[in-house]
Amino acid sequence: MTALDNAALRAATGAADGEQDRRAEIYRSAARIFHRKGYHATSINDIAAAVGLTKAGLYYYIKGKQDLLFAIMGFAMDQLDEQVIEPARRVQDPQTRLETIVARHAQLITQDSSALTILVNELEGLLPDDRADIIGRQRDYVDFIADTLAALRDEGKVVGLDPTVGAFSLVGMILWISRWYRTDGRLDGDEVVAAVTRMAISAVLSRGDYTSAGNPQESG
Amino acid sequence: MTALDNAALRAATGAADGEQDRRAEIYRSAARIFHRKGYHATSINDIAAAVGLTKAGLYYYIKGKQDLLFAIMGFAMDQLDEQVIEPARRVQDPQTRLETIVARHAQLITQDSSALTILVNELEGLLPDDRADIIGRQRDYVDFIADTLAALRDEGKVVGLDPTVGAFSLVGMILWISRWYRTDGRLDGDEVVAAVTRMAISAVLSRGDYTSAGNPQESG
DNA sequence: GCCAACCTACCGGGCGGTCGGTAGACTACT
DNA sequence: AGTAGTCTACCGACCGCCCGGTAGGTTGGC
Repeated sequence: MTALDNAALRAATGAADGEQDRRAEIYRSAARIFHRKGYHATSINDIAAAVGLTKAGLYYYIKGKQDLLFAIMGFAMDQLDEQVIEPARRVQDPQTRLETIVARHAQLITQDSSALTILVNELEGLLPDDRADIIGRQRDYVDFIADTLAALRDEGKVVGLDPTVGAFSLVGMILWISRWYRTDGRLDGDEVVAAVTRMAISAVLSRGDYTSAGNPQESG
Repeated sequence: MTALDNAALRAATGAADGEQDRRAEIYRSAARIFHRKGYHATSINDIAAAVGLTKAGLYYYIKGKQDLLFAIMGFAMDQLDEQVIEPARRVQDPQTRLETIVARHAQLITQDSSALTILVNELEGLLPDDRADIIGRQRDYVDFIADTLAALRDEGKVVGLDPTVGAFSLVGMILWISRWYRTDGRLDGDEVVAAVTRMAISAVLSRGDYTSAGNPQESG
């Protein structure tokens, strides 16, 4: 749950030691509250109160509400790059790569969905330039999945499925986890990740060709 | 695109004829703007301007912003009941029933996603009682899908898939359509509906048992 | 003359954000 | 050792703005 520490580290440009902790706490709290109430319904006062500051005190650490949102989304996107895309890129076999993508993305969400959920739900809260930046990175991600599906099609494992539609559909399935998964629920995170990964692979592979291509979890 | 006319009909309790059109236009516009900008980011003035009224003029037709939101969500839920759940309930065969659910729900979204998307994205904008109402109806829907998956499991067509996880995952896949489908895109609505339905069925059915159980579109 | 269908003008309040301060830790110089 | 200066980490008070909502008209068709 120290997921946003890096975001604060990136955001602070050459500040003292203790400041890092405080700033990280602010970003984490903001992400949690944005996630729960939504960006527009969250006031700067809400965030300030959550970290035990006044509004004016909070502004010592942040530039503004929109920068806060953009920083959180940027961090979430970095997380996706580092924990999902980069590891998957190193996997050659398309099916194993797809399993890696789905499992790792799902795993991120079951671990801490705040930033990743804000990333997809609060795009309209950003300034146009920032939004273009984030949307571009999201499109790259979908393209990456679509390319993987196209590779599976070239192998004959996927038949008659539009790679783009397939990619979007898988992403939707994964993102939706954050809406129904509860840490204290009937299934634990690993079980949910496994179930969703199995469904995702089954959704795209054509009948009669499926054999598990290994456990993509082992590389994390 | 006259999808919200009924909402206005339900909302207006014994008013004159012409008022219906105006009220319907207001609900439709509000749904469109809520969908585009989000509930909290939309002001009453935005809606008033969109229908060519001042804010005070708008209040002649509506009770308040939150009632507007609840009415739109209630309409969306009614739509789901009438266009998806009820038709599917009349289908006996579980697999055909599942196909009916997915195809009809997807179809609703490709036709006009405003109300249905607001329904899932703006829950926190409601008053507690209203929210409880909507959430209850949504849970009923997921349970209905889960029951259908359980029936498929009893037939041996689904193996090793938790019905609840399966239901949520399918719902996520369907709802996400509203985020990427464009009316003027490469694929038309029917193609998208068909592709997603195929993926959904493929996602839940166990290998080697799938045969298309008919075209669920023909009953609508 | 009446009523549906609006409008102008306004209200209290909360918003994001800023300003001028200041307590206290730390440093520098005598 | 004492003290003046400096900087970090805040706070109280305030700003202008816009919000949802309302009071009290006005107008045009019946």
